[in-house]
Amino acid sequence: MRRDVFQAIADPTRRAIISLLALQAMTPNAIAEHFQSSRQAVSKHIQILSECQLVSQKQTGREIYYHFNAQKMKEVDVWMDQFRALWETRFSQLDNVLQNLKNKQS
Amino acid sequence: MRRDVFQAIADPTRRAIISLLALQAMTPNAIAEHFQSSRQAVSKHIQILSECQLVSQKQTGREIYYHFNAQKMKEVDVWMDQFRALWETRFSQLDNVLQNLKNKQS
DNA sequence: TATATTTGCAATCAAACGGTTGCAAAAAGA
DNA sequence: TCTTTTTGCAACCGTTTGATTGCAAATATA
Repeated sequence: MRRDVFQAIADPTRRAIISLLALQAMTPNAIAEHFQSSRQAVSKHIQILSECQLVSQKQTGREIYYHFNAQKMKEVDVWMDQFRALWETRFSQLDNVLQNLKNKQS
Repeated sequence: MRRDVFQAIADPTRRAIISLLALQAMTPNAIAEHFQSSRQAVSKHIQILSECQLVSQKQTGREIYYHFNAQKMKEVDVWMDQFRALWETRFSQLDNVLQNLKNKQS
């Protein structure tokens, strides 16, 4: 059972849950109201998000508020650092120049 | 069959393939040499990367060179924009201040 | 032309995924 | 106390995933 951030954000429902929790901490029931699938299905998604520490829980009475952990999401950003230079405008333009030179050669 | 960038980068082997191709375009055989699994398994990963346009192919004779498409990866970066403010130092410090105030109250 | 190399496609299989229903535990309210 | 609400856990089920093996097509080489 793989449980990393990349696998967690692969599912569109989980991405939607994350976007919700980034705005405001919420209970499972409140989250589930935003989706068509059952509360248990949503709860399973929350569990997966918990296991990879994208969300943390804070219990108050019988309600559990789930909080988004932005620091964990940063891991994705760090991985993408290796590509960031490739899509920046300056480098893309250089790439075009090189491509044009290559085309003229052949 | 979902075929989006998020699902594509969920698999660690595919992430490794992407990192390889970001440095240099390569043939399936050359890519497969970097992994323990079979050439066909790697080829299937390449196919998935192709379907979501993270890589493009350029055939020369019987060899096919696969190129990384950084623009497509940018889609992940765009999605992460909504969280970026949350992990920036200035906001984290503000968060700490608020947390301290809250702790003093209770 | 005959052989070797490179690649994609099809069939198969165990494991994981995403969903459902049912149920039990704990807290809140009548 | 009895009932309702909120939640997690377990069992189950069809589909998808990631891997394997075998084979055919196309190109390069002897």
